[in-house]
Amino acid sequence: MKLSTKGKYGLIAMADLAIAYIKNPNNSYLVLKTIAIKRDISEAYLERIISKLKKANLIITQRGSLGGYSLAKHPKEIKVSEVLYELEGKLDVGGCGDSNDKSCLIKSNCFSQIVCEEINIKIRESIENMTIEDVLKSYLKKSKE
Amino acid sequence: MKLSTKGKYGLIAMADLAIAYIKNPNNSYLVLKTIAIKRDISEAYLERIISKLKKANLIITQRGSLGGYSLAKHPKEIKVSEVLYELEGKLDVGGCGDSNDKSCLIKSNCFSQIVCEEINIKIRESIENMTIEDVLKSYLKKSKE
DNA sequence: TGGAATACCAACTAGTTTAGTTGGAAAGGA
DNA sequence: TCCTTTCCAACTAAACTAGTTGGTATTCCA
Repeated sequence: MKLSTKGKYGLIAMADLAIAYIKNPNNSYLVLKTIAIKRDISEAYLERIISKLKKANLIITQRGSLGGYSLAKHPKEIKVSEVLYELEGKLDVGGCGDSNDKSCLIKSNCFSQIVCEEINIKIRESIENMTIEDVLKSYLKKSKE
Repeated sequence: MKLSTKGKYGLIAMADLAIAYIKNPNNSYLVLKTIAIKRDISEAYLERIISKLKKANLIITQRGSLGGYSLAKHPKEIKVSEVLYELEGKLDVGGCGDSNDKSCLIKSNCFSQIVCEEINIKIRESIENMTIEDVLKSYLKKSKE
């Protein structure tokens, strides 16, 4: 039930990209290595994570020297749920109603399903109403303290 | 991030035990095999799951023939969080503050930590305010429809 | 008192997922 | 042409999941 490193590293990378974006929206390309070293994350692994976010059109890239990664839009236009969905899949506790869940034969009315639905609603509530900008503000505020 | 079968089967077993308990609080022992067959769950696996709930004092048992499992207290006194905690561990998305999380060196102020905390609060909110009786009521209501 | 029924328990296992690593190809600037 | 960067696919060790196997300990009942 834990958030995997994929989701975690993805969020951290988005934060660094968001800081660069706000500083200079027109030219905010960051080199992967910079983020990887700063955050002590395996560069190769982070690259695989960030490429997923590119496919989801949350990030744009430039190749070659002077290349790098940048947010595709303003941090306030990127929901945390979008980032996590791409990296973790649907962020919920699942449930018997899932089409790919063959483990439960009860389907239509399962006790655990009722519990799952309740939890899933709460999770969705929180991450769909949270943008990268929102989290960044808390983050920067905390950093100052 | 999905609820594993452990948590799911555990909740389902608790539901069956709760139904028996409400019917006759004094003698509500259910044989494991009955639940396993009814819910189409491996008996041996379910036994391992249910034994964890016994250790957590949510269930009492009687050995020998005429033996079985019963809730240790009224369903309204058992929180969903207690059941899931025993089977899934702390039900949250984790976070860098976790003492057993060595993957994040940032610790004190991590971007992803802020997101995790927000989600964790919501999850806790839902399962700590939900008793087995509450869920059972929804379950039985749905069954009638 | 012996057997059937039940709970209890630990060791094993196949398959999946996680968290990466390795090794290179393609693109672009100097 | 060389260096820097993104891009991409195949591989891997370790952990976790979802069980299975094979037994032991209790208790009831005929």
